Amino acid sequence: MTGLRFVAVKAVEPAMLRDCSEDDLHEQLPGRVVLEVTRLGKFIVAKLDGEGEYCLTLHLGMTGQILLRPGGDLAPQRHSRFLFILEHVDGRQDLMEFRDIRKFGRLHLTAGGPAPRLFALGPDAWMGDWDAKYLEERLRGRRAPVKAFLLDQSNLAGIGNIYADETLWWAELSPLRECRDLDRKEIRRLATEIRARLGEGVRRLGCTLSDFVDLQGRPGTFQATLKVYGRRGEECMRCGSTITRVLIAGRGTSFCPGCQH
DNA sequence: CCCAAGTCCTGGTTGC
DNA sequence: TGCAACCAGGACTTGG
Repeated sequence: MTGLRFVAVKAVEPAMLRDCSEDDLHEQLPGRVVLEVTRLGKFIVAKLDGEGEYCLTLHLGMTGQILLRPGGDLAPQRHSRFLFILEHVDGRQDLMEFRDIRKFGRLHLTAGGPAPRLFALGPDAWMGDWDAKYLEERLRGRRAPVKAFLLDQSNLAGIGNIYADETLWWAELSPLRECRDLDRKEIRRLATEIRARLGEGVRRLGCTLSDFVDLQGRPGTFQATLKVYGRRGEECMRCGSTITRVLIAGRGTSFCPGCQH
């Protein structure tokens, strides 16, 4: 998106807007050029040129997708939530579509910097500046299960349900363990595996269980590496025990009771 | 009927 | 006892 100019925008599902009105979006976005695109956790932030330090912030929720195709118009398709026409320096135009089956995605337009939500996030789980010491401080005293800790974006930003379960399998930790009971060695394993699993996910261009695709519509391949997620009732690849499933923090949680302690 | 890639809000609990 | 901080669970939404 960097260097492209917003020409037009259509809010098919304005209820997914945050921090601005539909009118703000139509009045402020067209004409602005994307200066740079950054990311913190699951939020994508496009910094815009012109007056007011405007930022367009995206969150894909569970089933959101950003798709890019040449040309096109603002005619919505099934599950189109926002449509944008973007212009290259040479005048060529692309259509950027924010699709989302379940409408859990969000689009923020803010003046004076990124959406306020971003300031409540912890450091980026994959690329951020944090270490085992940081985890140790954040885990201290908490009674919540470590799985809930991983999903809480104010600790580390970017870990979702699949990566949380996979991380815990690799770290040989039960998702039910209380945060305050983890020792130094276990916290070190956790820190290592968080970065390793997310790194593998990025290298494999994401996890496609049913919907996820990249900008050009291609699926990822992280799903081929899954050790516990979605494998309830199957054999653990490390110890042969049966993968079980519990509910933690309202989320389905798969783990191996044989080798995750 | 069950389950699902996420986050926000509410109300109850814990512990300093 | 007071009061944050903490934590679990429901709501939201569409589809397989």
